[in-house]
Amino acid sequence: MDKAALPATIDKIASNCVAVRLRLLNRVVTNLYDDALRPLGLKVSQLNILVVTGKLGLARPAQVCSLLQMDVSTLSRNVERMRAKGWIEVVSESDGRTQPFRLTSLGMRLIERATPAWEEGQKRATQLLGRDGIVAITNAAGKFGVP
Amino acid sequence: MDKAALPATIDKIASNCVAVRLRLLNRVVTNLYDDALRPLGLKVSQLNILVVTGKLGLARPAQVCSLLQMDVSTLSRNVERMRAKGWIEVVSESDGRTQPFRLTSLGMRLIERATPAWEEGQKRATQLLGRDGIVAITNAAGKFGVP
DNA sequence: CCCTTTTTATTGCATATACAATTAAAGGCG
DNA sequence: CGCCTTTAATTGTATATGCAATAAAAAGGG
Repeated sequence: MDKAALPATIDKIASNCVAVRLRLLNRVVTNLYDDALRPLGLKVSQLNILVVTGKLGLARPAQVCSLLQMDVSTLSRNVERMRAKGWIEVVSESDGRTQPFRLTSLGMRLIERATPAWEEGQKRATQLLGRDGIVAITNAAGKFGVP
Repeated sequence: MDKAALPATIDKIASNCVAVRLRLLNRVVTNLYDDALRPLGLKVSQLNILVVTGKLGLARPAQVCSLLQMDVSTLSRNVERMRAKGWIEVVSESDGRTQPFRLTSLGMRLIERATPAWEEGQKRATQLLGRDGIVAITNAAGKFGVP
């Protein structure tokens, strides 16, 4: 590439990069929810997993990771943290390879207590992204099976 | 809250949460770019900072963090890693509080070499989000000064 | 000029994230 | 049954992220 072309290349990336924008919004929106959830000692990343777990009843790690498009090693550590806090419990199953888990009573109550804070974060995120933004990300996430 | 209301609460969050969807897309899209950039030993998070640095010429940490809506401590560590790799260099200035930095020749060449991989990630991210998705996230990110 | 406040960055700590390597169990096949 | 492959999860390592506490320099106000 010509030396003089670097500023043009930089402009092209800076002006168009989807990752820059999506990652920026991810930081901002994550902080909106985390700020609201902070008094509960809960982060939105964890609330997401708790909700999926509650939805499944008995959750297998590989299944949760498929739903959330998350690496299994990421979930593994998160499950351990939430298990240590008593929000979920690991259950034995016939297939010894899986370590399925489910919500504890404490975990269920936490979701209930967290709902107002979630509403607050949800309200601010909706204002930020607008109706069109919500529709767009819902459509895109829908390609991965998120309803 | 009524005990029987928990499933309804879980459904409400699972079916509507902006954070679940945006964070999922962030993981997927980040991986698209990171996969393409991997042969260069570069991550999209770092390419973002390199491009902003190139755009600014001489970049002050607080300024970069304002542009990217990123905590200064996050940037601090990232700058150190990229400085160690020789992609950026820290410059002295009259105001001893700031540690401004700029691209090195190596950093400039890296951006040039990374452009095809960025194009590949950009193409896949665009396919995933669609025209409406790109417009929506561009509009939302525009609220933070991203052009 | 000194003292206080503000600005700016770094460091300690915790969580989130993913790739590579490993471990462990189940399935399939002879 | 024993071997090989496949599947599932964890562990080692590295980067990304942000809050709280700290350090250091500049700005401002007497």
